[in-house]
Amino acid sequence: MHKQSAALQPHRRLFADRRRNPDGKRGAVLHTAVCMFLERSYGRTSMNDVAMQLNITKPALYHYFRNKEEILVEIYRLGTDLIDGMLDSIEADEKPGLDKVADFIAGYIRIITGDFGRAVIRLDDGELSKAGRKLVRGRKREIDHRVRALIEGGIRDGSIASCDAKIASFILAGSIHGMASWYEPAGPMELTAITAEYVRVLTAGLANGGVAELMQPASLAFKSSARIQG
Amino acid sequence: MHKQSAALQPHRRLFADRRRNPDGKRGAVLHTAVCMFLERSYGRTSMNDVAMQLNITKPALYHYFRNKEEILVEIYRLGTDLIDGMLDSIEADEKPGLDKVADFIAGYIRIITGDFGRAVIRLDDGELSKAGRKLVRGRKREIDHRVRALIEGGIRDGSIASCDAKIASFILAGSIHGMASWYEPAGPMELTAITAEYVRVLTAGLANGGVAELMQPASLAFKSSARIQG
Amino acid sequence: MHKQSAALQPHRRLFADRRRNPDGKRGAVLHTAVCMFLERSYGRTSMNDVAMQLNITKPALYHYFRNKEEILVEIYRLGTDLIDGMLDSIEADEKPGLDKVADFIAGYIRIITGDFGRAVIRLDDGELSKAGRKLVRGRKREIDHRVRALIEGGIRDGSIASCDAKIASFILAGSIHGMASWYEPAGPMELTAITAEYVRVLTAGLANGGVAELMQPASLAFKSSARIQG
Amino acid sequence: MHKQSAALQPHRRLFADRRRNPDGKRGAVLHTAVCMFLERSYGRTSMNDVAMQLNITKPALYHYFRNKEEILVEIYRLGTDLIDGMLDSIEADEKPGLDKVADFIAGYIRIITGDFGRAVIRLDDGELSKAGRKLVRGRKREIDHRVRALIEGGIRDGSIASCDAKIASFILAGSIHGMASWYEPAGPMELTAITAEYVRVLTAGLANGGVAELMQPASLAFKSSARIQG
DNA sequence: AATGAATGAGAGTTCATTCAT
DNA sequence: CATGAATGAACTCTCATTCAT
Repeated sequence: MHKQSAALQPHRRLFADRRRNPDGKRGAVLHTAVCMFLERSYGRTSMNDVAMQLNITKPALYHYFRNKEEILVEIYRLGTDLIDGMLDSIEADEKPGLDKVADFIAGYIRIITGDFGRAVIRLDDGELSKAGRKLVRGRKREIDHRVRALIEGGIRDGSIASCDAKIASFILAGSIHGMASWYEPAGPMELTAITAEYVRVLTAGLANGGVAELMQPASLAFKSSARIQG
Repeated sequence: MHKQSAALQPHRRLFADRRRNPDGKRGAVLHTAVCMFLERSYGRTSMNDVAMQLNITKPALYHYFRNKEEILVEIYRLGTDLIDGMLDSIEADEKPGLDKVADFIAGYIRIITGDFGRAVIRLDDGELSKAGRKLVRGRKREIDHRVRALIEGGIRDGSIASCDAKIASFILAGSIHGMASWYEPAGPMELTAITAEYVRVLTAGLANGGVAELMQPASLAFKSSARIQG
Repeated sequence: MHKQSAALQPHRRLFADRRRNPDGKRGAVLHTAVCMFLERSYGRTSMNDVAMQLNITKPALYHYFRNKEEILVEIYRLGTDLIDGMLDSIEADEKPGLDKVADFIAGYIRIITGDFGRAVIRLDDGELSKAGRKLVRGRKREIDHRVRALIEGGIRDGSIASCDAKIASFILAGSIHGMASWYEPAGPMELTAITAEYVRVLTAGLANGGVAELMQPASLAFKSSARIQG
Repeated sequence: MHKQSAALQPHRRLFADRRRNPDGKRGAVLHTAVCMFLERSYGRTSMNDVAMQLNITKPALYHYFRNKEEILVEIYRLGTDLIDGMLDSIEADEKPGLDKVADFIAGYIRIITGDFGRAVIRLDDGELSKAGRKLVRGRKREIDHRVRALIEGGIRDGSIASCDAKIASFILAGSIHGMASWYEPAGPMELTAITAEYVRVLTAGLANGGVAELMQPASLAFKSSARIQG
């Protein structure tokens, strides 16, 4: 019904062979599912849709996953694992906080422009059961705290200007999350160029000793916005 | 079954009095619907749910809206109208581009923390039919272009550092869109304080003559991130 | 697919009319369902089967009942209500315990040879959810206790020989429950004759000291039960 | 997932050793199946459940039985064989009919409190195909006729009061069938005491002219049944 | 002899939508 | 106008059974 990217074709062939390769097949289901969930959303993708894409029947999916939710939870798990791994390696580095933030921006963009990373951002965890939602939101919150800690470290070591770390981390993460919606590999701009631009603007916004301190454009801006609001 | 915010109660009264003007009733449906869609998502909110919340019957909804999609489209229309109006007034101002951007940040936050504004960001336009999707995405794209134009103006008048306006507008909008997900009026931080912080960080990131030019942390950061990527 | 007794035909006509008669239709669903559950068992009767029998579609059933289980629970409720009512009137009488037992035998047979009474005995309450099972089994246990109390009363007033009231009530109830399986109105023997035989044998088994032939408790009991039946 | 009686454990060991005779394995399947069918009903016990309980795979079951129904039919066969055997030995005795009835009561209780005997009573033969149902119901009817003949013999030899033998046999069998539902070995009352009570009440109900207390048919009957049990 | 994999058929349930009143 | 009733289509999930190995 819907045409799918050619990247999913290999999965069909995997299932054509009845020989055992359970892990491979499980992975094929996951990858097919995450692509379809991203394209059509979880709720509008039926198990039948996923099965048909893989050239198998619906009940065959239940060999690899207990139910539809388990597929979604597994996708979230893989995606958050990627992010956790990146944060692990950044935290292990010995660097000024601002540099770590720059590394985070680049690493986060790299992950979020991939299928499983994008899923963590774009898929609606409200579709999950209470238990699944708790699990997934816990992992998201943990990531958020680690990003905040990165910024707090930078404030302590002086590389980042004093600010509300919570808000700053929301700005940082939020602006990158946006990419999950608009970025396309086939787009006109190289990913490295995009990343460089993100790093430049966002580190400039956080860095210590910049215009923020000199010009105080914030209060200025906020006064003018007050006129709009009133 | 689902607890609803107290804000929804007045609408029940509106429908209790059948003599009221239909516009009021239509509006009541829209406001009830947008709240429920935000809480539970469009797909998981049935027409029955909306009707029950309003204390009317399901077919009564079909007096005011041809179908479920029309409700969603109308919500998008109201939300994007708010944003358009704000951009109109900003564009009418005679100010440096950076100040306009600051005004936009404040105005956008104000709208997006309201029900209809948040709906534009949070609701999934993939639920719409092809026609509805085209309409809504067109308006979103238009907004995006106007934000980009704001930044380009700032670059031209020298208040904003030379940068890729498209990327910058994505950073700007994306970071604010995040608020649609996490902001709660009952939260610990005043909206004005949050807004000030957003304005400060984001204008600092864009302003001309700041750290970006002095420290070049971007290239530095990006080199180190390259190690991670490899 | 299966031919159904002609008694169910009126229900079809009830639904043919779209005019309101919700209680009548709910009752029609219940009666149709109980007949089919008895014939084919609950588990092998699909909602579709019930709907088709009533000449409506499956989802229409969900106007009257939240789910399949609610139908079954309601059937149990109606059946146990009948039994409770009979026990109420027997307990209100002023009679020797043995006569009350005789009345119970007659009353229980009358109920259990009807559709809803038979359902209480024959349908498998293991099909119910935990909550439903608890409810139904509670009512069954209560009935059992009341029968036991009847026998204990007879032992106290001397009309029934000293015995284990629990076992005696199981024998009493169990022997009558059997009828739910084999009795057919179209059978060769009159229900009154069957009842008389049950009363005679079972009261003889319980009676204190006397010879069945001398005391004639059966006929005596049956006369009094006739009053209840009428 | 479901807790199973400890009695099922040995079967797992049987399958662990693949060298055992197939009869043993077949028997293990049957015993496991009958226990599960009694606990959860035939319809709610899947072949997977049975296989998992035995620690084998589903297709392995199809080595020993053509299909699920064959398991059920075999269970019925084993159960009815037990009853037939008991009736054989009672019919071979030279005794007054009432004593034979007493022996039957004791023997029937003994069988029906075992797994396969209980299955004959409790499992729903409506789950069987037409052919299987015909077979099983034939054997049940045959048993019924033999019980009826026992009573008719007692009427002829004067030990049982004149009555409708068909009804009397239903009362007899029905009251004992009830035990299949409520009896638990771990219950508060000894099986021998329960049996004695059943024999006393039921023979008193059937006995000719005598007073239960004078003739003591219960103790007499129970002594003779002891021979069968041992 | 025995397994992992796969399937066709069908279950209960939900929902947007439309009649008839 | 507004309602109760009804429907067709869809969805998730289960199960007995059978391949291919």
